[in-house]
Amino acid sequence: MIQLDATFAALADPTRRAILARLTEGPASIAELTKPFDVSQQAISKHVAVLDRAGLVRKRREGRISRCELDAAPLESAADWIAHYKSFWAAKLDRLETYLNTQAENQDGEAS
Amino acid sequence: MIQLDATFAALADPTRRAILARLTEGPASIAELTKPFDVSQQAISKHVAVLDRAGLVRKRREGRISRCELDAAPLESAADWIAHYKSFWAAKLDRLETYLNTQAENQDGEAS
DNA sequence: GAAATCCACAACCATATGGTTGTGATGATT
DNA sequence: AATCATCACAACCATATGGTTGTGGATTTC
Repeated sequence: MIQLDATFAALADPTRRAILARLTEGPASIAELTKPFDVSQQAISKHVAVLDRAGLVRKRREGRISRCELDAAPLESAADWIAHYKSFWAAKLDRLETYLNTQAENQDGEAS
Repeated sequence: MIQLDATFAALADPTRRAILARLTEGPASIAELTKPFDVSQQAISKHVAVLDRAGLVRKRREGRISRCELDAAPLESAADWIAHYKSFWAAKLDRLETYLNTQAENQDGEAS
């Protein structure tokens, strides 16, 4: 799905993840979002545009400032997708356990 | 975190997600992974290399073939990161509900 | 009205990405 | 020994990405 592409791609950048983290504390302007970083306002503006296109941020012009607000909804599909694989990192531990048990049984008076 | 960067970046490509989906059915060679797609073997080899670098696939040379196996472990950190935002898409619904309730109260005996 | 603030458009640059083709190494098959 | 199958390295191409600077349009603010 194209939506997942955009979501994961948006999350792949640490600056963008930091922007999202900041927005969990409430809406912010581009200028406010720029402050913590050592990059230009334009760079942050581009990052926010990426997040906006991915649907993770809603940007609204209020007079001279751009009010950026978090919208975590697209993360739900991403989480759903990842959740499908949950059993596989659990299963890995299961297999390890089974293997160890097998080893224990095999060594119970018998060599393999 | 660099690990998250690699994980999310790896997941941002639909071909790579399809490869991971295929690997949930068990290990596969590069040739097997290539079959379903309309791209070259080299392209898939590159994709698998990306997944390997991200730690999502373990590739092992067995004679002439490369045995590729899923390792879903890095997805756990990704899921954890996303989970932090879970409350924010719930909160959004809460706010909507609150808003609707407020509207209902205001419109108590008044039409809109 | 003038000045300052906030923002995004455009052009540019370096590098990364996803794909191709060509090719050669290495392992299996006959 | 010869051939086939499997894979990855290299070079290349087009496009995307993340950053910069320059600039100009709006909107406050003085």
